[in-house]
Amino acid sequence: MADRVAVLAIDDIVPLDFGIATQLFGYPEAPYRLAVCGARRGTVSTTGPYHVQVSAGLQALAEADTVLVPGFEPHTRQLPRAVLAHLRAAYARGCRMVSICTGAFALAAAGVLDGHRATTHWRLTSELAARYPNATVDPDVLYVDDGQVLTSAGVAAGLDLCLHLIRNDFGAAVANAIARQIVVAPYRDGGQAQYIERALPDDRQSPLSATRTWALHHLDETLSVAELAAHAAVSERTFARRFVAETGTTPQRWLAAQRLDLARELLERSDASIDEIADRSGLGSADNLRNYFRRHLRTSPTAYRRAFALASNTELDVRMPQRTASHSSP
DNA sequence: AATAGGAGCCGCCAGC
DNA sequence: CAGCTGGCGGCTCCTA
Repeated sequence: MADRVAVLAIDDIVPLDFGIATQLFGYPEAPYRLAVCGARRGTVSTTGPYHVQVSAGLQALAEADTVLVPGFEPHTRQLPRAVLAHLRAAYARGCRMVSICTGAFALAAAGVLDGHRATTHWRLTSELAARYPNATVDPDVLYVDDGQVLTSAGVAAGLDLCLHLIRNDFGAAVANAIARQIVVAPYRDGGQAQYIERALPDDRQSPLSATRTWALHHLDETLSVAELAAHAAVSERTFARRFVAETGTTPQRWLAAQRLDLARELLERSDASIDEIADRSGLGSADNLRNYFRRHLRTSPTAYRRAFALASNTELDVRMPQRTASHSSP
């Protein structure tokens, strides 16, 4: 478990990126050991009207299992040699490297993105690709999980990536509980293409949101695009087109993601058999469920349950994050 | 593990 | 004319 997280606060850090990282890794239900560090101890400026104080220097990067770089401005500027060297060293050590928004440019400058798939804020994806041709930039996703290197798109997509990390480290139930606590959708499996032309779609106003909600309550049934379109009272073609526009993903892929998530929660929270979970999540057969787990999570349902099973009857009620604990505290 | 049938997806186009 | 709709054909992917 890569639970020692070091958040690197580069000067003129984007407050929201920084806040997302430090808040999401501060919940006791997902007990990371969080450290916040800067190029040096002391004051780090933000792009907002205030500063942050960091008690750790770059050494914290050498003690981390996960290094997270929030966005900073301007993203074009040269970063201190020592910062790049420490990022490079952490990467070479096998450390998990994570960025939010323009933080990807710091990872790229350190050579960490070479040979990896990555993303960044939609306005800067082509620039990232041009400046770092050895990275494969995907402009259409909220985040990219390329194993050791994970990058997220603009600002709020950092929420999605952090929840993704929590989901992988502590399970779907914990991640979903934290998502509920901070009042965001637990799982947006979408590209960022949808956000280029317009602001964040308000789910309550999206024409198809009622159909999605309905589908979520009927995941155990076979749901064809024809049925979904009928529920939304439009043709299949129009339904498919609007669905992609609203969610950034296709109906069938969206359904598969929701079903997988439900199966994960059932594995964690119940002792139902694999067959029963396959049935209740709408993934059909145990065979199919195993296929999904192998393909998307690189593990088996039983191994997943063993790793994440909650103590029986545990009621997850996530509270406010604890004070930041440094690596060195007991 | 390989395969076949079917559903899903998407580009294209015509119509409103 | 622009913009949305929805039917069609063919390619792709999933599942049994």
